[in-house]
Amino acid sequence: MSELPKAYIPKDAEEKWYPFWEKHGFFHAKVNPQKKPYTIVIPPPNITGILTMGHVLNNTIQDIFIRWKRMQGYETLWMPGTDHAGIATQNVVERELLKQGKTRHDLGREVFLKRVWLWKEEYGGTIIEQLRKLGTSCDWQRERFTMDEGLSEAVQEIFIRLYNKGLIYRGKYIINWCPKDHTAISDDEVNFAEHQTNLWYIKYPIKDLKEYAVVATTRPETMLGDTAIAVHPNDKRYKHLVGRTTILPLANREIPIITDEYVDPTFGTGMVKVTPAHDPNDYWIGQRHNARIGQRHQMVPINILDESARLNENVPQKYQGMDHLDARKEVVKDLEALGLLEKTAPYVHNVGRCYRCDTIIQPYLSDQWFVKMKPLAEKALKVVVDGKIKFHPEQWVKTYQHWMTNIRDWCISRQLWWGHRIPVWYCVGDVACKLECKQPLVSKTKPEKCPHCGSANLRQDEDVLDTWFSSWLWPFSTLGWPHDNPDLRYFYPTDTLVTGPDIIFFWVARMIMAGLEVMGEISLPDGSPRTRVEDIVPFKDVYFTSIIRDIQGRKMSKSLGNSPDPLDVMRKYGADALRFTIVYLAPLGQDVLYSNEKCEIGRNFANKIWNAGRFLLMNKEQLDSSSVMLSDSEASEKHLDLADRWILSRLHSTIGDLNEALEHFEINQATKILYEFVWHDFCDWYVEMIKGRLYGDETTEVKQFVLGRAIWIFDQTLRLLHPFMLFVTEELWQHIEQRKPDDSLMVAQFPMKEDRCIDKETEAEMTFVQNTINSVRNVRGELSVPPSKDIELIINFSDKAKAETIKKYQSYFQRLARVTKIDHLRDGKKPKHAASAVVDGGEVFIPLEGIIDLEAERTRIQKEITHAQSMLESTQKKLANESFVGKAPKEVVEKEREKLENFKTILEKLKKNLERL
RNA sequence: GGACGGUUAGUUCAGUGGUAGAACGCUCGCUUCACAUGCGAGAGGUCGCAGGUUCAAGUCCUGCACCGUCCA
Repeated sequence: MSELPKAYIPKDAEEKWYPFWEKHGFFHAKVNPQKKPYTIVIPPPNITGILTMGHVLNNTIQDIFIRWKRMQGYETLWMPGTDHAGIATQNVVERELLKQGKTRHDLGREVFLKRVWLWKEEYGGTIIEQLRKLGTSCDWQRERFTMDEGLSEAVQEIFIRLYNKGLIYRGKYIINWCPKDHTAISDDEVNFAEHQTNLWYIKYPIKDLKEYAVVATTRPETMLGDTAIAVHPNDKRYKHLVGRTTILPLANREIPIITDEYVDPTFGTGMVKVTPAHDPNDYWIGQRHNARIGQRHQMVPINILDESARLNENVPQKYQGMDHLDARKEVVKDLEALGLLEKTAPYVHNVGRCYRCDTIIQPYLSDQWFVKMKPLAEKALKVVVDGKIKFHPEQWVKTYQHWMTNIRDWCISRQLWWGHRIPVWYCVGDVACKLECKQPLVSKTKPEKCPHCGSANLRQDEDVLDTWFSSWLWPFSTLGWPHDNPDLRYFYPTDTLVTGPDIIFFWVARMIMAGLEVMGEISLPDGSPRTRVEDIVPFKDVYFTSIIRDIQGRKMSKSLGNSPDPLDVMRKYGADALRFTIVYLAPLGQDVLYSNEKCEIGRNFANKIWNAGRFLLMNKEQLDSSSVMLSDSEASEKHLDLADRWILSRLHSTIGDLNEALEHFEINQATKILYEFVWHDFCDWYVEMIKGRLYGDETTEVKQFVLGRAIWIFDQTLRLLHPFMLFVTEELWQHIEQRKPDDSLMVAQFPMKEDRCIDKETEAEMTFVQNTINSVRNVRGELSVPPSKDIELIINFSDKAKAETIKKYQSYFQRLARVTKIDHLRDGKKPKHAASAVVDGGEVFIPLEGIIDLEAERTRIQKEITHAQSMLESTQKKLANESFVGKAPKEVVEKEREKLENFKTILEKLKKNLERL
């Protein structure tokens, strides 16, 4: 027993218990009609990812919920898995190829995809391995991947269903196009950098007027694709021009002057050119224009560039074939010659470049697939507004609401190879093609022939689907959907989703839409139909985690080098320490300012728990009590002392508070409740107080009993701590008592609050004892009484019960304040050369003949007088206020009167004690 | 520009209209028989600014300033 090292060594426990738990199948969940299910699906990390502090926080929170519910007797499933991360993964493999001087085109689609799969098998599990180090109790037997066969089928199924319902369509969309790589790239692959250029002011002649519309632009060549000029609807300067027509110079086309809210009246002239095919904002202006009722002319975007950013056949012949930058110079020159260039002003603006080849990215209009969001969003908004799904913190409901009411259709196609290929075929056609052959053929497998012309010459859509198009199915595709099965019926809907607020739209909102769309048709476990919305939504609660920043409040980023490696941190401080610290630092809805040194909080706490256990074990050995574990009733009924009754009361309050905090998703609060109870109640007071009985004159039997109860309390405490500090608690739990070989703390029962143990009288009595001891300690500290010096007390309480309490618990004073003797004050004769303290209506004298520093004691009392005086005055002032006495509730006034009396007594005593010195 | 947060001790944060709290840090004293990753004591706050409601405002309302996040 005493072989426990003096300090906790995390590594030993971590390496021992994780395999133990897994071997015993404690992580695995099975359909169990006797139990209620509790389910969490992991936000699947990217296979290219490595563990970050964000993952640590997120997964620790999930593990806390899962372990807590598991110990409470739920059938808990934590579904793990990874995400194929289309762009990121494809890039990683392409970069590898590039080292050999190859591109994916050199390999061809099929060979390239084999390469990616090989890469996935080799490296795709890294982050999962890292998660295990954190102690996560996921059901690894069920681990899924978004490109698994089953999940791929789910993707095809939903695509086909939505297409057949008219909710998926093909249309135009502005994407980021790299003219060198000939591919679309996502927004986060575009590097923006400031660039010195010009703002050219171009004059557009207005038809039938001798006026010009002047617009400022950084890309003059795009004027050849202009389809309108826009002003802000409230801009009075241009009111008279709205509805007029201008002649587009060089191209000599007529384009209208329209209004749009987007236009910033303070930028340039307040008039902007609209080029829908080459600017995302302009594209939306065009869309809004077309959507407005009563528009005589629909605005059709004009594409003026080819795939290599050269001007195409839609511009005057002279510019055709020119690179866009050459065309820019030419256009400017020509405008100048025509007198249509008003001025040129230097200007700094952001230019987007390809992250890979640094080519300037072109906003480019192309054919893409979309999901029509409005019908889906309406339902998904309602379930959140109605509280069928609750957000924590609640404030995110507003953000959600805002987005869901202003939602745009979702572009789901990506010009990549790695991903779920779009299940659509086109008839390439033979001679006999009909008009209908242009319609896409939507099918899970390749159709044999075109249903219209009979041609077998079919070509699959080249694009793949957005990665989110598979992850929005995650809560049910991982359970086997679209196939009905017992797991899906039992574990769906999941209970809690833990994720970052940054993906509330990408992921959370879409999962809600998808769940509502398809899960109504799956029966409940008893076979009855799933009719209640609560049973159809993918989860009941969404916990939005904090963002982890560095100590200066900056976001963690690779380039700043300020993101610590959690594995290093775990090696240095331990997994428990990291988990506890990060949760302790992360209040709901607030960013976390993290630095490695802060893990000392968790490390020290783990060490404190460790040493409390060590203390108990050392005593157990001393008392030669091989098994002293008490029954629950023995522990709470026999040989009860004040400290025992108090710690039992505190334990049960703590159980209640902890459960309540977790039920309300206040995890951070939960860590504080545990820290307070373990450190301050259990260690600082309870353990110190039982030492008197353990080392005193009690019989061995009683001593064993006292220790047995302490161990019982500690056992309960370890259970409370376990979801947070899994390794250190299991290690200690296995030590403090002989356990069966397959028994584990992680499946022990979570303590339940028993109101009969909560004893307010005992807590009040204890508080009085603590206050009195604190007062004595304060005197000792302030007057520099050496810690080793024994002292005596002379007490004076008008309340006899209080005086009795102090006498009764003399041993506590002995141990906690080195008080060897306690006497009542006789004949009202206060001792000379004594320090004094006023506490709870009485006073305590400490004779310090010879060593008392009178000056220090006067200063100390004077300080207390000042404080009491100011309290007294503010109370007096209140009571002198007629409107307070008249209008405030009676209880408040009464309380104030009591306070006044109390302060008067204290002040009086303090003053007399000061005089006496 | 719009939406949503935040502003309380040196720092990070709790705080439910009625005597401003915690953790860490800091200062002083302790190698006391679990723990110096510890024990005991102490110092430190006109609660961002200006109004308002109220007997009473850190707390409720309005405006402003500054910081942050998301959207454009």
